Amino acid sequence: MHVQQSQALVLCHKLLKRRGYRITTGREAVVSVLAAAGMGEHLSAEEIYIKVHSSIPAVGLTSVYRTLDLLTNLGVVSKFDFGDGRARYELAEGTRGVTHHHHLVCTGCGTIIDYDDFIDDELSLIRRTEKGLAKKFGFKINGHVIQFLGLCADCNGKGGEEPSGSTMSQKSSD
Amino acid sequence: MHVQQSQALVLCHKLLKRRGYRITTGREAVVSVLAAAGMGEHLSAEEIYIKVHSSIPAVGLTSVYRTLDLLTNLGVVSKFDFGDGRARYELAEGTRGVTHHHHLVCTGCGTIIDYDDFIDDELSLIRRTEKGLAKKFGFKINGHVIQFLGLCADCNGKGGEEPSGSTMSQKSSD
DNA sequence: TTAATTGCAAATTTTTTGCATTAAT
DNA sequence: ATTAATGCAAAAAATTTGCAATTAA
Repeated sequence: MHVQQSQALVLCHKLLKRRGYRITTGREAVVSVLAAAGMGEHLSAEEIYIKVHSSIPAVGLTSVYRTLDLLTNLGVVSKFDFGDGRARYELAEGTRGVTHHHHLVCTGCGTIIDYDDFIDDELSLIRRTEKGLAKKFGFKINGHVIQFLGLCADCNGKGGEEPSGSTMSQKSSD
Repeated sequence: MHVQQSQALVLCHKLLKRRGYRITTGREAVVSVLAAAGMGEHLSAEEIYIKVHSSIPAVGLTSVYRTLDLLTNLGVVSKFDFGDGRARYELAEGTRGVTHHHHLVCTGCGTIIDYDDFIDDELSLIRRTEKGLAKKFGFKINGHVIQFLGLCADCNGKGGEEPSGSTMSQKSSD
């Protein structure tokens, strides 16, 4: 339960050092929060800030942003964008255990489901595609984003694609 | 060269009417711009606004946002988020021809490449996965986002993962 | 006519930046 | 002792909202 967390902690620690970055309280706190987060939690910068700040009040939001940016650039953190205005962060796959999952996003209410039921098939395809893309476009590929977008069961009842009658119901833009 | 454009135009026109929305100059202009855009252009709201505004100065940025939002909700426009702060919009697949493609994003310089070389394999997998997800989670799936993230050939030269020597080079966070 | 749609300006929200101070090495 | 890293406040950037005026139906 704690093994992976400290694993990630140590990994980041080492990486920062090796790259000449300083190990600061704030950086360690951010990594800790990310490592402690459940593997389905996609924390926004502010959410991370609140957690970090609550245990170490001296750490400000700006630093959280800067740390997340740094860690993302170093490849140990993944940044996601689900279409609502804020970015989400997570320890990258590989930084902790075998946390491989993809996302199912409800465009109605914003719910995000992490699924890992179908990724076995996906993974082999992804590897093949990555290889092909790397070769064709000269990219060094570090990750991928796979999201399926749709309406969850709850949201689905409210606004269908075709009107049954001619209710002329105006659907608000959000 | 123009067939698909008017196709999309007519399609949107019909859809709006059917759903009880009014056909306005601004909405038509937005659709036109989207339809005229090359299938690899991922236009931001402001870029769309500039194009729309230049031909019809009476249309403002706010309306462009509102129209894009509406069209996205109606499913004829796809909204993408590549991780830089702004959203990108495109006519949805199916709204024009068979524009099926996925994205290869350089996290270094922001370059986005649309590839469609490997999607034949991807598509069958996607369909299978969609079906599985729909069943398991009760979602009505409307689309997907598939992005591979990495460094393009240009950006790759600058900051490797492992330092060869011990140059202690500080890599800026952007 | 009449209610949806719009534009403008102001407000929100998220993220970034400048700079003096602090703290890791 | 150096100088990277930080916090704070202000700036910037993207998107949203209130409201009176406009315009498609």
